[in-house]
Amino acid sequence: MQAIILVSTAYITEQAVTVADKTFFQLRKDIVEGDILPASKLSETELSTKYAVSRSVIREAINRLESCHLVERKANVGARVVALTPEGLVELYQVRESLEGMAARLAAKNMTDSEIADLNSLLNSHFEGVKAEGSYYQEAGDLDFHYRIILGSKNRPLISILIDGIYHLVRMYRVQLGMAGPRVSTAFDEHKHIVQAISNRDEELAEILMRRHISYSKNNIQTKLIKN
Amino acid sequence: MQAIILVSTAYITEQAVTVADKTFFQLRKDIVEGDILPASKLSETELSTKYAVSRSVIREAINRLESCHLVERKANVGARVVALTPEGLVELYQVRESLEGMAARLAAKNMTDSEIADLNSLLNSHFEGVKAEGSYYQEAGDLDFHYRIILGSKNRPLISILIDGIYHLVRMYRVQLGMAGPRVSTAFDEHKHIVQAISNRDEELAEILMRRHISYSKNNIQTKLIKN
DNA sequence: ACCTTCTGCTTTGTCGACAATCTGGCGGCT
DNA sequence: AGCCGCCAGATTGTCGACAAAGCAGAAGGT
Repeated sequence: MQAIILVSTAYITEQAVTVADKTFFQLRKDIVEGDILPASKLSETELSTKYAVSRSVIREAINRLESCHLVERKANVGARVVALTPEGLVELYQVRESLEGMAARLAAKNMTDSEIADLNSLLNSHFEGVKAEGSYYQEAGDLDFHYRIILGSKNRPLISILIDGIYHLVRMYRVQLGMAGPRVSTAFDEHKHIVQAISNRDEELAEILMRRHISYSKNNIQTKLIKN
Repeated sequence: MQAIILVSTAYITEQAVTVADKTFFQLRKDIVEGDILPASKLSETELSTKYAVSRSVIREAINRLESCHLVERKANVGARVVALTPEGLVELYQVRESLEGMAARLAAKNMTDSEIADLNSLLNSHFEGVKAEGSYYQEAGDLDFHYRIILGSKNRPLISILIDGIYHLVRMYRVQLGMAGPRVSTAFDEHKHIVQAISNRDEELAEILMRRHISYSKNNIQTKLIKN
């Protein structure tokens, strides 16, 4: 199988079949990318006119957003976009460290050789990007990398928790804090070493390196938040 | 604060304010406890007559069950209770091992002295139960123990993943496989050592012991499943 | 002047009806 | 005979209307 290199994360096909699906994806996008401000109220009637759908599908979308922890809802009162706290972000990264470390370990065990080859190709294309544009390596590339390793774990509960639950939250936090694309070259090196460990089927090292990689990110965010 | 000892897990008050809440809790209970069989179809109209509520609230309840991974839904087709596979259970226990290990570590760090005192009291009451009834220590006590440590981690994303997401699934698996209350005395000893580590604020040991504790459970389940 | 209570309005929760889609079986065609 | 397409039945998806709960402001009492 020829390696398919994609920079965007669009190949993770969450296909929307119903109107509620589409509305959910749209709303999630608008929240994650900051078009709907954090801590703002989500009025059902308002949104139903805005997105031109009935209140039922808005309600369903909001319920799903609540399951992702992107909004909080109080009965008989309404839903608000989650507010961003530094403590919350640290807590989230603690969980990420544990789970993605595990994902890396399992990926080293369970990924097929061709999947690993694809991962290497992805990394090479990132390298080309870094070399060419200098400050490439924003969001998409980083996320693609983590995505693949998570999927490579082949552990469905783990994949679900990380992709459905944590991932979009992290993305929202990044956008809100304007943390897109720091630590460019160091992060790239870290990725390289992780992939190498996975290629060598060194489960223990893969986990350690991934944990460290995320821990660095966490520290980076913490110092940046303290500065503000 | 005097230690309050409860054997049931009912003190985790998920209070249902709306009809949809009550229906969700009821449905979840019926699924987890096996009154609704695994892999059976959840017909919206049928359930709406059975529980005497409208289809809307059934739909909402099913959506929430899907978020807990207790049911799987296909668009335009319907929802089914998740089917039980040994592999799925092992995957779930892998995640539990990682997350509850982390919870134990954080609990050793973040629980207050009085919370730890309560935990010790709980353990003593369990000991009394084991001594008195011999084969006490089913479900409730074990789960109370894990609950407290999870909550003691004080990490909200972690608590949410374990309590809302994984816990009920594990319970369902246990019921379906008839795994209630094996490993009585050994598990009790393991609990004792975990609490001791937490009391000593030994984060690393608490994590190791908790991971081992869950790993034992996993192995126990695996051998039992292979025998069948 | 301040607090309490009532009232009216807005928003969410629940419901039943209608529209769209899938399932399964029958009939026809190759 | 086997396969494909079509039709009927049932189920899910979507909608707008009604009911119930919360919130803000005005009115009245202390």
